[in-house]
Amino acid sequence: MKFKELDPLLHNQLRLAIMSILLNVKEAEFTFIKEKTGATAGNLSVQVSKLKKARYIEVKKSFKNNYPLTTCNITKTGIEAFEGYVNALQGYINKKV
Amino acid sequence: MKFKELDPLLHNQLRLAIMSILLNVKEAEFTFIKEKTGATAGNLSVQVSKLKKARYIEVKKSFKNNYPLTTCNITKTGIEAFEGYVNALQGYINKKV
DNA sequence: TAAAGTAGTTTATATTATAAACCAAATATC
DNA sequence: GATATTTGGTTTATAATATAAACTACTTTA
Repeated sequence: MKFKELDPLLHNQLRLAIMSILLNVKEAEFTFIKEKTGATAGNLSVQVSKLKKARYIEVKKSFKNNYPLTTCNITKTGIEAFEGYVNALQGYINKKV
Repeated sequence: MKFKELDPLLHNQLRLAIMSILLNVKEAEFTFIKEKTGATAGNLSVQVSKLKKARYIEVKKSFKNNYPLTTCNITKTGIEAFEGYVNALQGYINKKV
């Protein structure tokens, strides 16, 4: 049981960054996440969809100042998955006794 | 400067496991790493090659009991890359204040 | 000497990541 | 009041990556 599986959905730089952001705020706008991560809108859109499909996050679509507004928030499932991922990671990076 | 780049070479489950093992031993045999990681020989061969190409590890080929023997060890470059990777990871996973 | 085992490498395929192209509406410009 | 530009995205085509299957080469056993 040495090396635990690293959830492939979380083991991706951009998706991990998205989750990291959402862990620390109640909710975040698409454009905010885009700025914080430096991702392109296209890439972000795809990765947000994947996290949503897995129910790690929720995505709400509305309008602000007449413009479309996409807001994301992390779910309980997402938080647990993230914690599991971090826990699994420890097995890889905390060996240097 | 929020989210640091995660070295793509290390941000892979199998390669990270290989590096994790090699950090804790002077050297390790191919078959030992194969057992510890549960990887297929083919996959392991490919990933070892990539780490070698980046000079993160060194690969020595010899014979033991008439059979080919491949032995790996981590380099200074590899250790530093690993430490950099772990450091960058902190920025993603240690936000939950 | 044929079959099975050891220790790998090479390569073909499937999956994934990403950027480019696109869409739709709002606003600014001429 | 057309048209160009900006905002806020999505879709899709391509490039990159991961992985297993197939293969190589040699050894041992029966």
